[in-house]
Amino acid sequence: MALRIYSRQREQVLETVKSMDVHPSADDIYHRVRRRLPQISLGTVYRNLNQLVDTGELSCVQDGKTVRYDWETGQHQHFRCEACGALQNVEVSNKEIMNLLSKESGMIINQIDLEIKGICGKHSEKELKERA
Amino acid sequence: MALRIYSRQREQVLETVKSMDVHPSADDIYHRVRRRLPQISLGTVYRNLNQLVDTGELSCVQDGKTVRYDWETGQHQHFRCEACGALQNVEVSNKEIMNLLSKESGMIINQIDLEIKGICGKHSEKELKERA
DNA sequence: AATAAGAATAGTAATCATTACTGTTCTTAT
DNA sequence: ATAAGAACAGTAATGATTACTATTCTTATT
Repeated sequence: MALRIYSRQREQVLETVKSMDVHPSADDIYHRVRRRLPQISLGTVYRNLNQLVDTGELSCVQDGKTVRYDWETGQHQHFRCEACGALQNVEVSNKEIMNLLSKESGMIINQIDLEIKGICGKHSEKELKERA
Repeated sequence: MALRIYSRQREQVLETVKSMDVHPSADDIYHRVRRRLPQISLGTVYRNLNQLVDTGELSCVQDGKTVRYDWETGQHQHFRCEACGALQNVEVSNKEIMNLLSKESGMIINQIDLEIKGICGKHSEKELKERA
């Protein structure tokens, strides 16, 4: 709403997310930023994260009841490994997904959120043996 | 874990969800069940919902920070209308979605959660005019 | 450089969905 | 009829997030 002005806190929040590849939660980011700005408050982290998502500088994913953040803002979807818990990005074309939908007439699609759950390559060997 | 025994509360929770087509939240279900069992507690509703999902008698979807329940347990995905807020089921074949993925070797896919956001047919006329 | 409007902050309290706990009541196999 | 323990009601606790408030920063203007 109001015109945005500079703040060291927002800069650090953004830089921190950009330096992490693990889809950090607000709390993860808070603890990381505190190394540089020990007096920052959790509310400030949340306010800035929300703002950065609103302006498209960051993206986010719902993960259970917590939200995780991602510097990758292009079209992508997520894979969650149920063995190691990691959330990783996967590329899937939204157009191709749209083609699979039997759309009602007039339906407008704005966003596609896909989460695939399974076991990633690194952790699947045991699983595969058990199933064999 | 423990062997499950009958309870009127669980029966009503299940019946209530089966009678609703709106993907109710635990709280929605609680208020509805209270008409029949005025003394039921919210904790009981949650405990039974979790149990019914575990045994596959119900399914559930994360909707923002709340969980919504669904008597439809077969393979389906969700469409959320951003105009009316309704969450509706859509059929998409998991196999076809899997085919779109560029899988790493050894990756095992157990579950596919797809949420499409947009405007449903009933509410899209205004939108379409605005875009024209 | 001084200043003033209001954006952003730190710190704390409040909210919301959900789970945990506890003493009591039901269910069911014997 | 009874006893083991599953389920319950009611309440307290938790975790993620937002709201509130008095203070500090940023920035455009003098």
